[in-house]
Amino acid sequence: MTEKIPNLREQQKAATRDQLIRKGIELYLKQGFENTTVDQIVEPLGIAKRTFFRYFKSKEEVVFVFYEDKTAHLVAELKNRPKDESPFKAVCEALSLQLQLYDTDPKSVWALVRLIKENPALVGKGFEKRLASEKALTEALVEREGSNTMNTLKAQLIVGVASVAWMAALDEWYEQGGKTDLREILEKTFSMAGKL
Amino acid sequence: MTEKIPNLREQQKAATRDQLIRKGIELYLKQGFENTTVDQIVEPLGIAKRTFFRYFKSKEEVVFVFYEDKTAHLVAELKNRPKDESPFKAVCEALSLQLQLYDTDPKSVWALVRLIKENPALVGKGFEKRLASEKALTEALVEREGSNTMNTLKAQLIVGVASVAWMAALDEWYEQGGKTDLREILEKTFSMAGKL
DNA sequence: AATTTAATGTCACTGCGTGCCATTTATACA
DNA sequence: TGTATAAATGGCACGCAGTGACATTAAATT
Repeated sequence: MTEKIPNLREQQKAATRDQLIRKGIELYLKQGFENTTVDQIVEPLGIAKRTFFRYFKSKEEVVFVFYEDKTAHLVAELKNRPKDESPFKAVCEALSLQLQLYDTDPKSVWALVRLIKENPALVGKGFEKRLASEKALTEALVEREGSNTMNTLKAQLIVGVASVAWMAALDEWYEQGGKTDLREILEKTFSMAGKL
Repeated sequence: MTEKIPNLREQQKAATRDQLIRKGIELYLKQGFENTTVDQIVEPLGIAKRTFFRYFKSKEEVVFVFYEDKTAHLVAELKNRPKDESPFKAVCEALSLQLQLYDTDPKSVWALVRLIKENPALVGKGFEKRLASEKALTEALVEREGSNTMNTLKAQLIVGVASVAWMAALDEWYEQGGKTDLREILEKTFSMAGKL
């Protein structure tokens, strides 16, 4: 019998990765990020510490797996927006894709935001990710509009402003305890940012 | 004779601190941030590693001592701007205070920017600092305008946009090799950000 | 000069992250 | 089906960042 499953290996990898993420975030949330060691994550799973670091570049990385390579997705979305849409609007719409996790599981998003906000190390890492995304979006925006009408500086500004609006909205939503509608806040914030 | 200098202690502290900063940045620039250990900074100065960490919370911290608690200064400046100035303008003017180091030593600024850009860990730390500054400025702006006309969300947006403009300008200047006038670029960028 | 107080040094320790090599396990191939 | 190949894992040793605790030294106070 023993079926010939073509991607057994990939499945197993996905599974261990998943285990590590779950246990990691579980412990981070339960006992705090700083108070959690990699050994504590790895030991109950019977996985070697060395293996952990083959899946994640750092202890922080685990927290940002969701956020993770949404970037390519965002860029694709930006390029597919209607051409007559204003650059700012297009970027805002692209950024709205990040609401996906929120739509399926807002409570987790709130918990993650809390976790990040409480740990400077995570804040820093988050910004690194954000910066990478912004850079990619900036390039994509220049390409979309043509380098005649859109230079890098201008594109950087537009993307930056949209990104700031996104963060501000998330912050507002978080402060309200996550009880309100993030989508609504986000739209309001984008619109405010458009007319300063 | 042996003059009674009241603050000998403080002077000595300032001196060691200075030594650590100089040697640290010297090595970071010469051989790279990652390739430099705290021992390498400390050993030629005859200072204990333990002492280094009494002056700086981390290896990264050394790079941001210039940037350092300019925040209080920025807040003060913001509050002292003429009341009839637009909120955005006032924040921009306050942020311009950060040009002080640039005015006296633009080459060092360029080198530091380069150092930071080349090290994700430093990028992250830089953002942490920036975030703290933004938070303080946001509060100050609300206070300045009165919480009737200016809520936190709006203030956060204004400060964020100004901050993004600042970073974009610095980036532009850096990419041009630091040969151009940062002040000029900054003003242009602020003005662009004002009318998106 | 004696005492108090603050800074530094020393040492040991935890924990992250990596290089290296042996071992296991999946896949490809005969 | 058994065997070779390649990929993932485990285990170990190591370097380095950062901290707690305590002894030592040097400056300030009286």
